[in-house]
Amino acid sequence: MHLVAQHPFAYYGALMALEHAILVSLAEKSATGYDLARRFDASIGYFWQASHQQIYKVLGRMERAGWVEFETVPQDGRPDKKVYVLTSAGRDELGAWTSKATPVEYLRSEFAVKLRALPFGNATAIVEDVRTRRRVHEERLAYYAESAARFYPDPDALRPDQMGAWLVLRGGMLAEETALAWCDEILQRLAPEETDR
Amino acid sequence: MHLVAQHPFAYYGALMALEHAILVSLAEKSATGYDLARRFDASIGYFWQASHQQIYKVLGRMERAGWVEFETVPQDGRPDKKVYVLTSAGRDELGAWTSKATPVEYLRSEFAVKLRALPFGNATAIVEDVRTRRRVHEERLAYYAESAARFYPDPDALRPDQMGAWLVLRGGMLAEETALAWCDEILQRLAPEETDR
DNA sequence: GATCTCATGTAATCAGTTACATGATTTC
DNA sequence: GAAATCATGTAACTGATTACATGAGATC
Repeated sequence: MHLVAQHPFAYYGALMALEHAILVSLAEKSATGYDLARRFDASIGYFWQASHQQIYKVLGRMERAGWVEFETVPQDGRPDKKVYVLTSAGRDELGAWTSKATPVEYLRSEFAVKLRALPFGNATAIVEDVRTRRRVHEERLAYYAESAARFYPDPDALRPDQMGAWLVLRGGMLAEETALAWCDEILQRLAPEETDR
Repeated sequence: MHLVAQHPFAYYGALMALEHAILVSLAEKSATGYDLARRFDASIGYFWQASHQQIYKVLGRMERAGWVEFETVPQDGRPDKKVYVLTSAGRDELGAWTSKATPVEYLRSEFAVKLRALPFGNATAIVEDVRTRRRVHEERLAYYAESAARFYPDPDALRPDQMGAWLVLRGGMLAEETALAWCDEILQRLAPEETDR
């Protein structure tokens, strides 16, 4: 199953965080740009996405800043790998970053804009859109719940190094539950006759 | 109180939506770029922000596309106003946009990245950050609840044209409640001794 | 024969931010 | 006298997207 985590609320505001996402990922395990791109397709990528193009660009910048180093690993039949490793300067930067408060990001939701367009637009299409979104959030929630059950069967007995990832997963589950609840509220107001599903 | 709505989850992905946010805003009421910027500081701005610079840029683009027109209103002692009005092409575009599904946006949370950095960073600072964020979400929730009580005292007797705005406000409240709940879960795991507040 | 995986990038474009610019009127 | 409000923008920059490029090996 190839799911990408999403949410009814878009925000942005805190830019420049890709560097730090990569630092975290490399702190967990050294990797090539290609590896990172795949990790950003899953795990970390549920809450932070990046294309391989962007990752290569940022890795170059980080290397020039001295946060990472790479070792070229020749391969046969395929292009050489560049395996990136955190430097101590990179580890320092991670420490400094976690010591500063993260600004609470701006909420941004295109869907919310669309809801406000209700009196001026195609109401039936909007209701249909809500139903579609509801299904997507349902799937995602199921996927997160499954991951949680598989990787963290006993949340009260987590190893300290698993705590962060668990809490992130919990955040994703809470967000999806909320998104679902919101869809239900909307449907109840806009299409009350069909209280199905 | 000058609050800007925010959320622990940043997303983005669906770009180019500022045009549609402006279309909705102008459909509600004709306005100058300056007016729009102020509206984006409040109401719609709780869920969609834009600077005046960006708004002027986009208004120019929309005017060239024929979605809006403006009338220059001279004033004394201040610069002339350009009052923008939706054209029928603009109204068509709004209709077309609401007829298409909005892609479910990507979740993006810098704070989630920071949680994953727990084993490699300053854990006490991260806990302090969570407490700060908790307070922010608490304030916002209170602010939304107050707005809801003032503008929509009886949610079961809404006029049809108020429905969209009400549902958006509800989304904001749900999001803030969830953000709060997440902060509490995090604090319970990372600083269980102080189950204060 | 087509598509997928591995592995690296460059180039063009775009939405949005930050900084800069102007100038009268009103409020503290 | 300083700051805020009204009202419009331009310029430089940046994070990120989309499109383009290459090339071998493995799977369908």
